[in-house]
Amino acid sequence: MPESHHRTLPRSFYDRPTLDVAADLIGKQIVFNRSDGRLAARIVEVEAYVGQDDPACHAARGQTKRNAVMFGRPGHAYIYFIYGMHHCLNFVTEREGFPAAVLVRAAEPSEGENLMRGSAIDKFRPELLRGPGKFCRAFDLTREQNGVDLCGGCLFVAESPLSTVRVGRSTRIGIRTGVDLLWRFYDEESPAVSGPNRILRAKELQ
DNA sequence: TGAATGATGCGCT
DNA sequence: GCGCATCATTCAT
Repeated sequence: MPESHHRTLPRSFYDRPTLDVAADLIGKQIVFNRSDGRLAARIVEVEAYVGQDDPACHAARGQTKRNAVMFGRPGHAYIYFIYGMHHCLNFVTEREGFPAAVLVRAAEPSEGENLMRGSAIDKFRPELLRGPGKFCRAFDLTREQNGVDLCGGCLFVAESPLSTVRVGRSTRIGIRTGVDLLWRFYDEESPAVSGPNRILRAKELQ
């Protein structure tokens, strides 16, 4: 894949309203340069968590040791451990002091699939990176990467080659508060999307 | 020091 | 649709 596809997006991309960042992330490449090779995937589903007025945001009840990264500068990775077995990757957005982030929920493998945990080389599996926990597991992202800079390090987001994307919106998944907000964004054409849209498409195809 | 809980995924029904 | 694995974090004693 050409070098241009791996040009790191600047911090100014993240230093904007979180809903704008979330929508713009659909179709972009997430790249992780590891010592054993490069992993890349096309982001197809994200959710926005915006500030202390968003009841579903981890920062809703103030700053703690866990969510401190969200209060810092934009363009950093916020990775937390949940349900005793899963990690979730977020991109910190907006100005320093305003806690907000975008959760990466699903992606399509585009490079280094053979290095992704749980992958099979011989067949395309849209479920490999479907779901925030599965994505982190496949990329082997853990709290070791919590707080890393997305602008200049080995983990970053880059433009995709052809990025005409139909972006759909829906309510967020797996939360009990803030359920009415349409803060989930996804690629309407992607088979790798999780949740309601995947179910809807399955019905359409019948 | 302890109990509740969760931005999930999987298998079973 | 439901139960559950499994544990860091948080908040209440």
